[in-house]
Amino acid sequence: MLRVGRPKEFDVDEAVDAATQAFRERGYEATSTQDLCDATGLCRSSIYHTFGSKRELFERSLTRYTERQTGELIDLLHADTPVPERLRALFDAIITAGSDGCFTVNSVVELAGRDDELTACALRGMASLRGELRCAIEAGQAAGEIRTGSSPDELADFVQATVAGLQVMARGGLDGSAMRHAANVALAAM
Amino acid sequence: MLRVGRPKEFDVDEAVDAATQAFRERGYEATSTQDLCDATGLCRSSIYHTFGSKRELFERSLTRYTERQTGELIDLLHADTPVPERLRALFDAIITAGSDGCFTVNSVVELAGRDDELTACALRGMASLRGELRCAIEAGQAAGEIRTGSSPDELADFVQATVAGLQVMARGGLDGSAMRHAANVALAAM
DNA sequence: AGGTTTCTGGACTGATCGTTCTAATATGCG
DNA sequence: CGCATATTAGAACGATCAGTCCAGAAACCT
Repeated sequence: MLRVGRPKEFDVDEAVDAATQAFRERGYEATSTQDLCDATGLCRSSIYHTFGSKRELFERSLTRYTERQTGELIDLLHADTPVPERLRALFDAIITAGSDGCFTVNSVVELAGRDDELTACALRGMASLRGELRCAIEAGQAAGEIRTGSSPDELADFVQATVAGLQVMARGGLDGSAMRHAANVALAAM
Repeated sequence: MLRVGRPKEFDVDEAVDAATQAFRERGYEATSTQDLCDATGLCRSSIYHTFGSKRELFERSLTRYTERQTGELIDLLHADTPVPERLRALFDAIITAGSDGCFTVNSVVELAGRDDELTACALRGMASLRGELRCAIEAGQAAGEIRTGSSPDELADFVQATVAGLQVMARGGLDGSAMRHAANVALAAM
């Protein structure tokens, strides 16, 4: 596509990332368009020209964050180590991630029941992680690294719940030891 | 205390409960004062005379809900049954509770980092449940009903994470079987 | 260079936000 | 009854909200 006219003075992805940070800290409703201007360094017109609306920018932020974040976690599940070690690495990544919590989980909690499309967007990310979990767990069972009697589906749902719980704890600012405890027990269970 | 003048035409606790329902569904920011008028059936002046501000009403709603909700869960932990059965009952209560999620958890996720006082209010409720969990788990270990090697503290943190995870899943509208799976595995782990 | 297109900054919009005010109403007490 | 006190309904408040508009600036294309 041929581009004509004045070029943008900013990088769109960088702007999305800056907006993501603001949305992740404050949530959708509490982040004003002015906050987004401050976070991105852009003026209102640039934001509206580029993204259309606050909601669309949020959707882009959520999609980009979710894809990147679940992608990183899924990469950990594809490591060439025993499956329990991969799960340990996944928990560690969440525990280490800091106190803003997970933008995806935060968005589900804030928007469920009020914006089905955005909620579905976040849930898709969680579902894809769950799919990879199931896959890894199944492989772990086949390799004898996971000896629990539960089915891969049950275990995947269990790990997903643990992950979500850890992310709530992170958001709540609970100290790392509580999260490490929870992860240790969850791993010992499998 | 002597009361003089025109009496209130409404029950304060009922109004708080109605407000709680609205806050629980939509969250703090997305619930307008008009929403609160609609939910409670009161006019703005009555709300402001009685509660002072939207934030104070939220605080009362959150406190009341959290005390009642954690109280109900704690009651389940005091039952006269084997400890694993009590934990099962606790998970069941959460799974059955419906799709608005837990107002306490929702509030932590929405307000963490933006309103320390309200966040602390919600976290206190979670901490008191955790204390009772620890207590019950310790008793269960003493009775030989819980044979896991992990300490009561570790197990309490683990159950707390599972509970939070289940509540996120409930809020996200995930089907009950996923939550039941997670609860089953968590129980089998202990 | 000149015309066209795009982007930017900031003023501006109507709507809605949380909150306050005013007046009228309803009660308890003397 | 009549004064003091509380509660009510709804209008009104300034602030802020998401979003628009316009005029100037900056680039590409011929």
